[in-house]
Amino acid sequence: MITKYEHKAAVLKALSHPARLEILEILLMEQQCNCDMAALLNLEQSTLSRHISVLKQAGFVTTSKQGVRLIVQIANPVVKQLLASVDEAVCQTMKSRQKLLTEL
Amino acid sequence: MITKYEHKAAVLKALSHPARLEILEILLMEQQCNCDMAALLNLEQSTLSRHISVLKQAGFVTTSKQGVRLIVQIANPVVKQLLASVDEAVCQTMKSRQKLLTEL
DNA sequence: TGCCATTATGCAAATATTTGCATAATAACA
DNA sequence: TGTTATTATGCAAATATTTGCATAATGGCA
Repeated sequence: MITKYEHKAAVLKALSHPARLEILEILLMEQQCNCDMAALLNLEQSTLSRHISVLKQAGFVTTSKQGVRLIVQIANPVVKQLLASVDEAVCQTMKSRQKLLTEL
Repeated sequence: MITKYEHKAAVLKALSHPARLEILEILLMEQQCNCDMAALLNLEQSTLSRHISVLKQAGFVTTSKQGVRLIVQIANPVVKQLLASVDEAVCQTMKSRQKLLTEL
């Protein structure tokens, strides 16, 4: 039996990789073909393929085929919200730290 | 030079562990002493100590000493918001998937 | 059919994470 | 001082993640 914590942790783990965060940011601008992203991101083809697979598994993106090409897009508007919350949290957290440091 | 993606990924990685998510959820209710949480979570003392260290490093919690005891608390209100966004995203993502499945 | 472009995957190496045990460090207190 | 409670950390084993290479699989097109 998988707990809710394990489930959430798995979703977050899918998000916790620089390349996958960059992929999502690109996708927030427009849907992309896998092969275009490989050039944008300067990633090995197989590496990109696996990252997209992880994002798909976690429910962040959906894919469809146009011929031989794989079209990838953000699965859900809440993904954008989540990423915005992450930005906000990271930003605030850094500010708090800065404050602590200057208070020493 | 660390990129913004690496930085965000590191923060998210700190969040992507079931025990650490559970620790944060407990802390959202009230600040806790390390030793009380060990009992609550049924974790080895050293394991809990390291999880708290990871959360602290990432900026999610702050700690203070009361005598020999370590008091741990949520560092910042945005942590709560972030966790709420995660819940929301996980929930919506599951709904979307369910919808896709029933549409088959 | 044969060829090319694109994507997926088996495999192995490198790296990172998680854990528990043992033990050190610290502070309270008799 | 000696004892106890609490927390931190060195270490090693187990496990998981990431990556690139090679190759398979797929679909378009001459």
